[in-house]
Amino acid sequence: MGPRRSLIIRKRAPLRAATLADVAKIAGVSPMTASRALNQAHLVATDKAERVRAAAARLAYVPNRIAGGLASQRSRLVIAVVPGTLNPVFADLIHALREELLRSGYQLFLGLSDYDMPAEDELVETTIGHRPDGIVLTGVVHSPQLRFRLAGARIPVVETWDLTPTPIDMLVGFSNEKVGASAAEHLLRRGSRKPALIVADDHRAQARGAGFAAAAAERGIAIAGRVAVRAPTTLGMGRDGLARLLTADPRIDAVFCSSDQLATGVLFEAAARGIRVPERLAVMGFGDLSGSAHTHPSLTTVAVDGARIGREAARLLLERLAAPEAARRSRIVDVGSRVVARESA
Amino acid sequence: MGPRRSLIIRKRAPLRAATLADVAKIAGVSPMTASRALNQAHLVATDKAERVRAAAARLAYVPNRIAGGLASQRSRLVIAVVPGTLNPVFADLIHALREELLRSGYQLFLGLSDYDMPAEDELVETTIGHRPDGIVLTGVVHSPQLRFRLAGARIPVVETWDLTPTPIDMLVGFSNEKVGASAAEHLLRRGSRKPALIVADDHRAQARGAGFAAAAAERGIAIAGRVAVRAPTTLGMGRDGLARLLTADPRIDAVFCSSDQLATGVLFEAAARGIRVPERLAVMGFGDLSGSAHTHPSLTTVAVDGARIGREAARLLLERLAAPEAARRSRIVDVGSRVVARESA
DNA sequence: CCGGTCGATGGTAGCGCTACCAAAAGACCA
DNA sequence: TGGTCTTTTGGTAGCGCTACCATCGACCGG
Repeated sequence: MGPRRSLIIRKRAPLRAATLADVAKIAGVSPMTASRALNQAHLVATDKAERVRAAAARLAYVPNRIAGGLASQRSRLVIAVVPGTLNPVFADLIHALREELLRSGYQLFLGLSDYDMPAEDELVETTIGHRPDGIVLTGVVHSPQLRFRLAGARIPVVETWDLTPTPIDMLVGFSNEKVGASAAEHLLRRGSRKPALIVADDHRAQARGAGFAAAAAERGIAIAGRVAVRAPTTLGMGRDGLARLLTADPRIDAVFCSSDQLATGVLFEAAARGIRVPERLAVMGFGDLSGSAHTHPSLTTVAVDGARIGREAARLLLERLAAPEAARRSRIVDVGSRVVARESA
Repeated sequence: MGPRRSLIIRKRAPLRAATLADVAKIAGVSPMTASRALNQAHLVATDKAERVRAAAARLAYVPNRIAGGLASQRSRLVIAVVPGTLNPVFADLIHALREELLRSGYQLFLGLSDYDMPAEDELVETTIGHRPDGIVLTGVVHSPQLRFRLAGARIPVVETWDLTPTPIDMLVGFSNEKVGASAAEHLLRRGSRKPALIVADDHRAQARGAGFAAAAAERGIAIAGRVAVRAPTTLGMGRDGLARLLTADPRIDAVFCSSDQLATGVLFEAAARGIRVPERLAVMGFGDLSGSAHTHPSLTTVAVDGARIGREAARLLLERLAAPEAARRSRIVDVGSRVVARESA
């Protein structure tokens, strides 16, 4: 037994939060019964369960999930790792993921990674350290060291928002190359002969840019201008990007941006310069943000069903959690993407 | 001792993640020494520390922070609760908070709350359950039950993004009423006589709207139109909002929106209708989002230094963590807000 | 009226790690 | 060389909770 804190001091201001033992003592039952009353009430006589609940309420008792998780080896917690500055593109994914997990009694926490690798490594380490029942990653993991750690942790992992033939475990995503390719297709079919790119410097945006260039080249069209910007992207970068593209070559007739934020900026810059969109300049983005349908002109973009990714990720995770043994075959889901043709292209 | 798993099976595919005991055994030291080698390397002979590190790397060992936290009663973790759908207004706050905490060796996790109360209660319960070293709340807590729980948990709490005379513990925020009031002041000084409002239905947005109306009334000006929208706000709601305001009263001469997203939507709707901004219609928003300086016309808005809130919140938390005893006086920091006058008003 | 069964309850033994203390091994001095 | 001080190491005892098993009446049919 450790030292008992003086009852006099404890009276008004307990130094430590209440524990299950405190609750049990007040309710006049054993800790075991108190635990059951709170978690599996049907196994306990109703009057005792009631007394336990009352005692818990009186003490402002909140179960220590750290201890519970350690004892039961299940945390009922899923941690999602999302890049950087709360990028709204992921909003639907996270929202749907959270919804589905909640429905099955799992909580979701988010870890924010920077766009740079070392910090991401550290974050994933911490994430594993908390031994969640599942991990959802936004983006696939490239660092071999991290993949090793993640695989060694024996925690179900879902990578999202990208496709790769070799996921660590499970994968729900789409091809960023195809996003770029279908944008190129759309723009060229509408008659563009001098398309330009504004692309952020993260992996996935780069892949979209590469996909665009490849598809254009296949049709004998060269990229007429290219601006690289730093992730995360902003509207201002889009404005500035168009300005720079026009300085380099005023005859470009279309711009594909790696995000809708950039594209919206391009729209504003075009408006400020009196450049008619889409007649003189076609503009496309990626992400189909909540606002993109309501810009003026409304933005043509490549949409991904983020909510579906979230739902599928949750489904894979929950299935695995329900039947861990059935899980050796790795699962890959491609949700695809589609061009949403609106006014700007 | 529990049952030992067959060595034959363990060989290639360990069923459980490696533990500190595994590492210690391989390195040929006691678990205690292994623990020190990993956490306080200076207390251990260099050769042994090296052996431990090598063993850890070989086993893809990631320390179980759940167990460590339980044993040491410190998790080196802060959990921030943010409302709903990754609203970019909070991006700066979260980013700065994370940065500061990281600098001191604390990790940050995010819990997403819905805009509705019951779900928020549950989330805060879970959050407390994980016994973080600190909790940062975006918005003040109103539910008395939750306040009781939070106070009982003996975890340092920082409420943010709002002011109240009675915080649970610490508070860093600004007055949403004043935000509205200074917007009103700005608009009226510029000559508006028929200002209108587009305001979301969450607490804080409501407070901004109320502040606006009160300040206008004080100057003898009545609100000429008012549209309520559901949080979280989007550009589309802004467009739609202006349309509805104009239908009700075409002579309104200014619009104050409870967010920059809404205001940007208003800008687009005005552009689509050929309404000149700010000559015919002045537009103001709130939040000074990263894009707001680059709309066309650029958006006049009320800015809050989100990064400063994050930094102050981190500072308060870290001070408390460093000297828990010195903490009985509760601390309140008001970071204020300011009008950023650009082209739209 | 007794063995068998079942639901309710309690006791025990950890989960994986670290705080704390004791012991051992060097380092150093007279 | 013996003693003192300082490192370095290991053992023990939990952190707060739950899995698991033992126990104990109550209740059943025979």
